[in-house]
Amino acid sequence: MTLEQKLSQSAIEAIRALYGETVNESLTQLQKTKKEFEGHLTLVVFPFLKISRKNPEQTAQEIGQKLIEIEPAIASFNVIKGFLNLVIDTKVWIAMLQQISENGTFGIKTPTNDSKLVMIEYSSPNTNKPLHLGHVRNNLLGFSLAEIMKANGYNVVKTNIVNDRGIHICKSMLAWQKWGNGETPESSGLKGDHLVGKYYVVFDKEYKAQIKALMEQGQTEEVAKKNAPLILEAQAMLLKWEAGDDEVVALWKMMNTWVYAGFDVTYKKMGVDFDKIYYESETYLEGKGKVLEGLENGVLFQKEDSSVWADLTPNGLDEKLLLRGDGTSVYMTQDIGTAKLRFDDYPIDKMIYVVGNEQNYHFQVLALLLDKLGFSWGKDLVHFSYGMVELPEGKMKSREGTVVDADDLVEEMVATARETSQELGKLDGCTEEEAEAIATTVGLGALKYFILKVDPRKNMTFNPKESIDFNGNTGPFIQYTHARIRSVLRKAVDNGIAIDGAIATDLQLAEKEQNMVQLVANFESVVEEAGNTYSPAVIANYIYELVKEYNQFYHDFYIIREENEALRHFRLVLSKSVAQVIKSGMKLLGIEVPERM
RNA sequence: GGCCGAGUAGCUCAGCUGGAUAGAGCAACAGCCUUCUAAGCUGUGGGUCUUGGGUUCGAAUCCCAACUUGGUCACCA
Repeated sequence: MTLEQKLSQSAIEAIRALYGETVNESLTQLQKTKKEFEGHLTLVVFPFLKISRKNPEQTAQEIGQKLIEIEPAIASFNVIKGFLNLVIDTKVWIAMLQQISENGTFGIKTPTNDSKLVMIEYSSPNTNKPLHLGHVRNNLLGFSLAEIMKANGYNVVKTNIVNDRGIHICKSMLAWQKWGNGETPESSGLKGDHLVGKYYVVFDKEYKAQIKALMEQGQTEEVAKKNAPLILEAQAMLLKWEAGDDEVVALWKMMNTWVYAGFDVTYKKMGVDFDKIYYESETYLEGKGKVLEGLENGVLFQKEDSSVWADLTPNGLDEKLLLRGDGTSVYMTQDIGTAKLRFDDYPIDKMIYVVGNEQNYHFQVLALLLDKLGFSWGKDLVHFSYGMVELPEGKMKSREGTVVDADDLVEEMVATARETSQELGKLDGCTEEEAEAIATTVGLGALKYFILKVDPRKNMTFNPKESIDFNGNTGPFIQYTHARIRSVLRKAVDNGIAIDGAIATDLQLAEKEQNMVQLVANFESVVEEAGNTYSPAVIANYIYELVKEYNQFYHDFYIIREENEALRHFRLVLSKSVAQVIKSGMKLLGIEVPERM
């Protein structure tokens, strides 16, 4: 039980003793006391005025008196208007820090075999182009979310549904066949996904030229788009693929192999991974059975052309097509099929889809359909819907080559980190390998934190011309603080100062020190909140606040140089605990923290 | 047009389960390294929380409307 919960109970008790009424826990709002007032936690008494029938000041005084009597954790209190500021006994903070420092996994719950199973789908790339900044946001959010759910005691399966079939894949294939001259990753030195992406762009360029030519011959744009020879060829190729044509399938396999090799490199670099990968080429036929089953059960209905539909008008939505007249699947059908396979493979309690907000409607419909078709978790599926990453000039478009490439971006960030380190002369004593490892950690940390600190729902703009900052509210600032603390701890050990052992319980602590313990202790509830709201940003903002406070503390107080040994010990333990929480918290964001930088 | 988001400092964003004088960072300016890492710390300036109503002891936060902006409304995925 956290201190807040404990005090909340005490407040309820105090009110019952004073006014004979048991108030709901939701009314006892305890908030952190504002910096300009004395105290650690503040009880807002306005909600109790009806019960006390007294003015705010009197009510607060009475509750404060009562609390002092019944709650030993409270040392004193003061009242300002309707706010009852509670001062927590220093011994409570010391005991709390002692406990935290002895718990190597403070704030992190460990899943057991009985824990609920959460499956998180993220990444889900198309195999016709390399990953770009939009994917980076998806991957970082998905990975972080998985870490956060684990830390909340869930078993987590990370999954990726690779979109490896469809007309867009055929476009790259066709262009390569026509204009590739047998180019391979080996022959060109290009990363596989980049090579394939290059031909996706080639296709689009040639296709546009054909459309333009047809329009000059008098066709409307709409007609020209349908009649361009290239698109007709691509469609023919898709039909061949679906018919299992040897040549097309061989080409498809070869090019997909290139892409996967490229993706693997990018995933590894970003530090994300998956427990189970599904391929759409293997799942896209699966949904059909489930849909036909639904048709038999009368959940779905058939139209005259024998296409199958779901009627969602009772739910305030439209009718939704699930099987075409010719019996082939659409996107929704595939998602139903994938869901079926997943449910066969795992006892899923909760499913989280990390997919952009342009698909909000799709997932609203999917939830309803899965529920109708009998998936227990269907109705409660979570669409973790995040906003677009836009450039200053607007949306990124792969086909037009106006994208920020994931590999390039990571490379740039690492390079910047390297330069900054050199300029500051921080790594002079390090080997080449160590310096490079630190540059990678810091560069990636800057990128990941930059993306994860903002509310996922919001669109974000990224200006490639202004590089991501390394000062202020950034990943490197947090990493730096961690390195700084570790450095102090190393020095302590070097000087033969023990960091383990009990903290003296009769210390006088400065307000700043008490506040630091309070802030560190909050980590536990922050992790819970992040899990409940699926929000890496909550973690990021908390760590930033912690680190900012710590740097002020570091600046204003001696640690190793403190002459009072008991106090020095307290500060060392505090520092160690801050470092530990930084490390745990950053891990939830998928960000590593270095020992030195 | 229907439905779903978002609008807070010059810029990027916190705060949003209603609570005290709305907070950070960046950018600008002024300070702080012979002592634990200056990727740090301190200070100055910068706000009609889009607008208008409503609920409330109290609204950036909740409700309604308008405006701006993004998405979506395919037998594409």
